[in-house]
Amino acid sequence: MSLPPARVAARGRRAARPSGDDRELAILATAERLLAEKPLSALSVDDLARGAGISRPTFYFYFASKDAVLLTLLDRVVAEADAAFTGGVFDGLQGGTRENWRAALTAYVDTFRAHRSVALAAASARPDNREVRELWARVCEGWVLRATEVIEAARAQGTAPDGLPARQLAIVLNSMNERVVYGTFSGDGPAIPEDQLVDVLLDVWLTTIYRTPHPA
Amino acid sequence: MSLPPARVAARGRRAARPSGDDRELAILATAERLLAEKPLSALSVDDLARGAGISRPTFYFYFASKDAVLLTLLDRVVAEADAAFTGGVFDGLQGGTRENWRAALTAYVDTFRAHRSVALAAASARPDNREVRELWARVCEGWVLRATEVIEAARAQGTAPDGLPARQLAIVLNSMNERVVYGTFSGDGPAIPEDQLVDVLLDVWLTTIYRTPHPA
DNA sequence: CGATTCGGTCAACAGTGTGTCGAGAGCGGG
DNA sequence: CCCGCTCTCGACACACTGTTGACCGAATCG
Repeated sequence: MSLPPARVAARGRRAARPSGDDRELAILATAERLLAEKPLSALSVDDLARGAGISRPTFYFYFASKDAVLLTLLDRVVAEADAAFTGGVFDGLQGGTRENWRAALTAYVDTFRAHRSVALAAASARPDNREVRELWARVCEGWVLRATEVIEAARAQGTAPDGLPARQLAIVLNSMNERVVYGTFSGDGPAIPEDQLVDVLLDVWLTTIYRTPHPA
Repeated sequence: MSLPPARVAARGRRAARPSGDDRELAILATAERLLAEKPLSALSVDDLARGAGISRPTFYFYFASKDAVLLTLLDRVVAEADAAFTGGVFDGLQGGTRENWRAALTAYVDTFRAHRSVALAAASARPDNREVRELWARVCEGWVLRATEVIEAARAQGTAPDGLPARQLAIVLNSMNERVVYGTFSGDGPAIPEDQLVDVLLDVWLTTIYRTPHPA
């Protein structure tokens, strides 16, 4: 799943000239850097512009708003996460062993870890930003679809017992991942220690799908 | 658990005079009403003030900011949720039957349903608002503690098998609840139909705790 | 019963941020 | 050489926030 329709639409009025491409990259880099220090809401367009060595109006030549920058950043991260997933581990009906699930969860957690500032910012922005919400929803839908397939395949084979409709189980497990990982990396509320994250999640996935933490 | 320390501190400089109490209530009511239409970020202090029939500066006599209003609203909802929980169902080591768990989950979902606008607004505000974050973290910690106790009791009795540390299991299940319920009520992304919410969550709780969806 | 105090109210101000407009600078190509 | 293009920014209009200071009316007290 490569998510071609996700390509950011509100990027800017740029056409094809080379020189100013650097500026665009500079803005993105500045945003990712500053996001590691403060939340997006505490960043002004001016901070982003100055950080990239341009004036505020020039910023608007490249991006329609702060949020558009975040969307572009998120788009990259999502593409990377998707590649990590698709790149081997977990395609189609292949998969379903403990190690397949572990690899998928590890890919998820690692991508989050590698880009926590972007991921955390995206999570904060999502409620107020339709585009971020839709992009994320699309990504989740992809993951849910894939998990649903594997669960159904395991049931057809008799490896997993019947239970909740596969899609519903996939949805709750995915939601759990999202919230638990967010909680661990944002550090508020009761959280799972970062180094045990994958194991804990894996245990719950396996138990609910196969009714035992150590499936065939 | 009654959370006495949660009492909102940033409420206003009011002392004890009667007449102006109505204004405070009017602001809160206006906020809850408007929140059903737009997110908090789209509401100005002026909207709140006009809605309550006062001027903007007067608003500041009662609340330090928009966010303080939300915090007060959330504080009420949380107190209610806590009462629903504590009010019978699920005290101390009592509990652990299917119906106990179901009642607890129903209380959770129903409180959310009854105040969705406040709950959704609080969820959006949490990343940027320390006080909301802390209040919510405190509440979650309470739920996690209680669930942990019940799980440990069941294990001690031999009703539930060993597995993940009880606290970690309680954390992930709680996180799952939060995210799934939020997803269902906010309507973005893949979601569980509202009328099946409790059943689906219950199934996962029981399966992970007792390793079967139909415990003793 | 005038003076004082205090809860409550708001017009006006200062500050910070956003997004836009219009006037250009620099450069390639006809 | 000038046209048109990308790219740049000073200056503006606007929205919203939070504060100040003057003011009103009603209790309270000497």
